[in-house]
Amino acid sequence: MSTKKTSLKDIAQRAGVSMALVSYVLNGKEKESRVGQEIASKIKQIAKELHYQPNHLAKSLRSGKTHTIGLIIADISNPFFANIARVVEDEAKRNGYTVIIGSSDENAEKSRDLLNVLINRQVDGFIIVSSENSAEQVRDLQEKNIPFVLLDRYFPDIETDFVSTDHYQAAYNAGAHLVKNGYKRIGMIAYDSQLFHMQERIRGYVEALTDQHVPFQKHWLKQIRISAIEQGVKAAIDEMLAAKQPIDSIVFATYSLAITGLKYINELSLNVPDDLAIVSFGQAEAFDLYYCPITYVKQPIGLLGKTAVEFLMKKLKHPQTEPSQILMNAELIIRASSKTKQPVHT
Amino acid sequence: MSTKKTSLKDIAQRAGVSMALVSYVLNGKEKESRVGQEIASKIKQIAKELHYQPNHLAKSLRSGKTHTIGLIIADISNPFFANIARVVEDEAKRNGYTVIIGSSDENAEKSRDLLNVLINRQVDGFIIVSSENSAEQVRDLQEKNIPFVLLDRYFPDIETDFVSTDHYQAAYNAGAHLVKNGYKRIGMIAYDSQLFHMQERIRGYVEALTDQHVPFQKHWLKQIRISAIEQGVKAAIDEMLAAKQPIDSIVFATYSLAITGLKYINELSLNVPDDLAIVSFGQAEAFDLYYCPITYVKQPIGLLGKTAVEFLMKKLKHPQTEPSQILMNAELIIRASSKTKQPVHT
DNA sequence: CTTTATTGCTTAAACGATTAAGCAAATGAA
DNA sequence: TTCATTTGCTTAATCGTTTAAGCAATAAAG
Repeated sequence: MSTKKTSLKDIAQRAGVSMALVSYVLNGKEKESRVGQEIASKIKQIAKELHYQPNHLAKSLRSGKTHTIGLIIADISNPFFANIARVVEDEAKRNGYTVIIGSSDENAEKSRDLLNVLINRQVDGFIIVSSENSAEQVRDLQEKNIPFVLLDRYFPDIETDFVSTDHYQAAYNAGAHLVKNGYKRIGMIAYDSQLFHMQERIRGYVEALTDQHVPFQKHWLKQIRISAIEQGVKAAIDEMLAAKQPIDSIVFATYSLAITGLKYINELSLNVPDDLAIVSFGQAEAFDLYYCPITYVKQPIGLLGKTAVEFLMKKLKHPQTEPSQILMNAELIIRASSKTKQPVHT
Repeated sequence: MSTKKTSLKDIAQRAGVSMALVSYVLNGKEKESRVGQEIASKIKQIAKELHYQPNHLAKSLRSGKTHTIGLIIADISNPFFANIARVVEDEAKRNGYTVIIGSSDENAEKSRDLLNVLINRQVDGFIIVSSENSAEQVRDLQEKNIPFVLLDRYFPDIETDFVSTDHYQAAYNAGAHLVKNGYKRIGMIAYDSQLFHMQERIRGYVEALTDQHVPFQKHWLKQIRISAIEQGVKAAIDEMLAAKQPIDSIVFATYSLAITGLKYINELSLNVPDDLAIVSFGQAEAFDLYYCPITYVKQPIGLLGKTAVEFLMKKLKHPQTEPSQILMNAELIIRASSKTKQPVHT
């Protein structure tokens, strides 16, 4: 019943040899370290009998490597991030790494806390979905020479590794698609955030309209404070519909905004797409099951996550190489919610 | 630029004292260890200057406590588990613990791997959503005296800590609700799993029908192999509808089954609830946004997660106490998808 | 003016691993 | 026979921390 974990020392004692030998054998360095055949198999035998499992802490303390990476995301209960997390988890495991996930709630302070906690726990590196005003944190990591890869969002004026969707292009496609399908007054509901990916989504949307000769109206764009989503979205939709020229379609810049917006649109008994066409960022079952399946921007989640891990692994092996950067294309999945506009007066 | 992390030794050297003193001071044991006022503040000062951050690995190695808990769930990309994970993350943080999440995919082998990896990493304890055939793993943990709390699912014949929904009651309510609302032929689509929670859901459903004088028909219950959900669900629905007496309502025993089922029901252009009423376990935006909002069993996710952490903390403090066990009530959220049946022939 | 307590600090072992360096004995070469 | 090499193993330092034990010097008590 005395379940003391067995250590190298225990094995060494039983085998009547030094710990060093045991270590060599159990790490497969029998040849290099010229361990005798006989004693080697004896050691292995004993290790098996005692169910020896190495203590990762001790290994890490010695080696300086924990084989652990920190994944900072906005919120694990958001399906986009949950999916990312799953991919990262699997990819990391394939590489012999364990992942510690932390949710920042898009909040720079929480994000800093998480970074600190995980740095103290000696993670080898980070994959980070940055929150607003966290540029300084990124610079900190660089100064401390802690390897990291930015995911989904990056800072155009800081040279880092990153893996991101081309948010500009994605939003551009979304906007252009609505124009092509006959919509004339196209709103966007986005976050009131300086984060580059959000700015890019807005820019893409605006430029798509402009390029397609639908002159963008300032009041078509509503930016919601992240701290009051529901309130903000409702107000935005109300205003958009109350205008003299009410909008006929909305691009939601994120999944959360879309969910909140769609619930409200349901409450208002508006019909999608006849009263209001919808295109959204994000992807989830909710969009598939909506009475009128939602057209959405499908980010290459699997590839994003995989590549982020890959870049980080590269960085961990060769810390001094040039940053790896990649911008991936999102696919616009076209569904009924944005179908060609039916003229109101035939 | 030489960013060697600062250690106790560095501070000790700078202050011209021994490491012990530094350790005492920085751990707030100045009084007990009779450290001089002056030197104490000098040490604190230097620690601040050098941005000292303790190395958690070393601490843990010494103390045998990592302040880390392992959370084993089926799949982080499933919203139910993602939400649980979020709650556990936050609660753990409040208690000064870090969480490592692992997805088992309902697979005993993966689950064992995860346990082993995390045990080697010296987590202090586990919160586990058990997968099928993992009773042996649970017994192993008990033998090794590793603290853990089972979440959502438990083994009735193993005495452990657990926190679970009363799945029987929840399913009973779901079934009874459909009967009360006039449905006569009530199917259930569940997993083909021996896991107790699934058996309980099935038992609850069957007994609800029986108690309400709707004699349960064997072919109303379809059990799907978890390895072929889509195929299985489609076949199940097909069979249910092809019967001489086609069913008029379905209870989905899990969120994933419901999502798959609803997609298929949409494909078939069946109308909910007129052609087929629906009640499901699980909860997610998808259910709210469905054209006909889905009646569902709402498990007390927040409380489940919180309590699981609480139980684990208790176990970590007092390993030898009696197991804490709790069964919580789920709430049936009644929506349009199960509304009172309209007679077909008026 | 001893003896005893108290104060302020240091020493060193320990946690569990890794690994460079070194030492004897056995073997090979000259 | 003698020196060099190879083989098989041990010693001990190290990673960064904690903490029991001990040692002087000073203060308090007798």
